[in-house]
Amino acid sequence: MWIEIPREFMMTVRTRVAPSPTGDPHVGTAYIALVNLAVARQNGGQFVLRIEDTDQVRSTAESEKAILESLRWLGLDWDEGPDVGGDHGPYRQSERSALYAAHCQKLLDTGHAFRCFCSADRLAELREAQRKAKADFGYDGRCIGLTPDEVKARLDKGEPSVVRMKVPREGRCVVQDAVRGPIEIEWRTVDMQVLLKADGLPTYHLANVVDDHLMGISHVIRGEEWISSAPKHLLLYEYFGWEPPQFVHLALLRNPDKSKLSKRKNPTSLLWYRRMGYLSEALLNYLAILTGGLTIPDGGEERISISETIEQFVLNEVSQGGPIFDLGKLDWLNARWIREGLTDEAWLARVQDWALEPERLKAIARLARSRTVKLTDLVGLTGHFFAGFLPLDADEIRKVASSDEQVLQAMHFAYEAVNAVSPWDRASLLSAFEDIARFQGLKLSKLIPPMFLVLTGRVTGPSLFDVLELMGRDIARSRLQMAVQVLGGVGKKVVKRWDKEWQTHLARE
RNA sequence: GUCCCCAUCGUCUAGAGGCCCAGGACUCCGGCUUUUCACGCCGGCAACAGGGGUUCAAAUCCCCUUGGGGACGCCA
Repeated sequence: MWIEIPREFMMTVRTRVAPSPTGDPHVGTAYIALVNLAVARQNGGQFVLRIEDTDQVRSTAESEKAILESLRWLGLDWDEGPDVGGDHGPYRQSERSALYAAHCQKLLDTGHAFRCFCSADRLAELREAQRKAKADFGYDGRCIGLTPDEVKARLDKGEPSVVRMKVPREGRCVVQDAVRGPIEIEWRTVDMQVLLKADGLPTYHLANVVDDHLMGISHVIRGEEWISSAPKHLLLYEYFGWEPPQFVHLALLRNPDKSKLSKRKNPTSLLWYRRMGYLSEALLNYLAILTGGLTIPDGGEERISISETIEQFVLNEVSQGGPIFDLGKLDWLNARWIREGLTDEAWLARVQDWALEPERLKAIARLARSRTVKLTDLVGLTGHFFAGFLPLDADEIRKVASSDEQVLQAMHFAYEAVNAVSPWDRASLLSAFEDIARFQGLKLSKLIPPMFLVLTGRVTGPSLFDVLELMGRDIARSRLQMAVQVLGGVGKKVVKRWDKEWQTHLARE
């Protein structure tokens, strides 16, 4: 007799987190990783880390390194990944290009995809026209009817092209979300997505589906921003003749104003949380609470370790409304972990790790040495390296600036610069601040005093740029943001005007 | 604009038709404890977005409205 065995008991549970190394390690990545890790572990499966670096322009090795280190700091250890290897490697998409090209060719051969020669300009115009006509957005299918001979001729001429997937124009797609249930989306609202870019590298959509299949991923647990492209992914599985994985879309973490978590409104970088002195246990604990997958009884303990989280987490219970990331509650949890979650020895070790990290301490001591008369001077000279937010007084800041408007504008542009500077080093920082001084028609030496004050809490000290390099982007960003706020803040209109002035300044140079 | 997701205190949530004039936690406010502060303990404020159904009975099920969010890239 034949007994049907439910699919989930037949196959190994394999989950993954697939960050893109294009910036600071994001707290949202940790959130998604945590859920994936919990699901894999509680089912005796594997958790995979894959680097999605198909965007050659924006991906950096620096970012990848920071992401790996941050996730490891949190204790979100993966079974397979670019640094630990595994049977389904390589785990960096930039090293898998041939695989995607071959799969894309299959789609071309079976008529599920087509070459498209439309220029970026034409597509921009098309979008503009569609916007004006209030029509659905999307590719209009111009190249879909090209004959094989035409395609070959244009390819031979060396015309740049991309590969797009064919998408039905009618009917509807049903995305089965394992916790939300079925989501129906009409095919006509789904764009004929580019699969292979002009540089020969795949887009997220292709790479993601090919990798998830080849890596045996059973559950794709990702952010809800992917719901609208899920039909494309489902269609690709169908085109390839593959069984799709279980999909789960998690609600996005929010700013206090309910928009998607962003660094301008709430700290998002894991490096910030670490530097600010949050314990990895507390941050992970808080993220676990935010998933909604832990049901804590009335008056029950909320301080929960990662192993308890893995044990108690229930995927079906995750909340579907996006939770606001509340630093206040994180603080409370962090304090409790510090007070109650560590032995005296462990606490000492944490303090040492955080404050006495040898390389950093060496650099700080070196920086302060020439201004140190007695060792006791070190506290005043370098204390800000161990502080979070500094107490700022608007009048004190204005005292060392040339005018109220000037100093506020300087803080604003310094904030922007600190966000953009790459690489984060003395030279780039210096040149960014020189730009601001030139823009304001000020000598750098006039710009620096208020900057120094808001960034270090003092008016004098070692070179601002040495200090900044060591301080790191995250703390600098927070302090500048605070400075702007303390000085009264800037409205959107003013920002717009300033940006315009900045642009004309650039053009003049 | 179009499509999709979501909706209980300010915030995170409990609640799977009667146990709910809605419980817990963070925050805030009182009080107690205390050589200060913090911790701790005790207490308090505070929510079912609105309107229609279904039902003997709805925070819970259905529909509409409203509100919030996301997506609409040769970014992920």
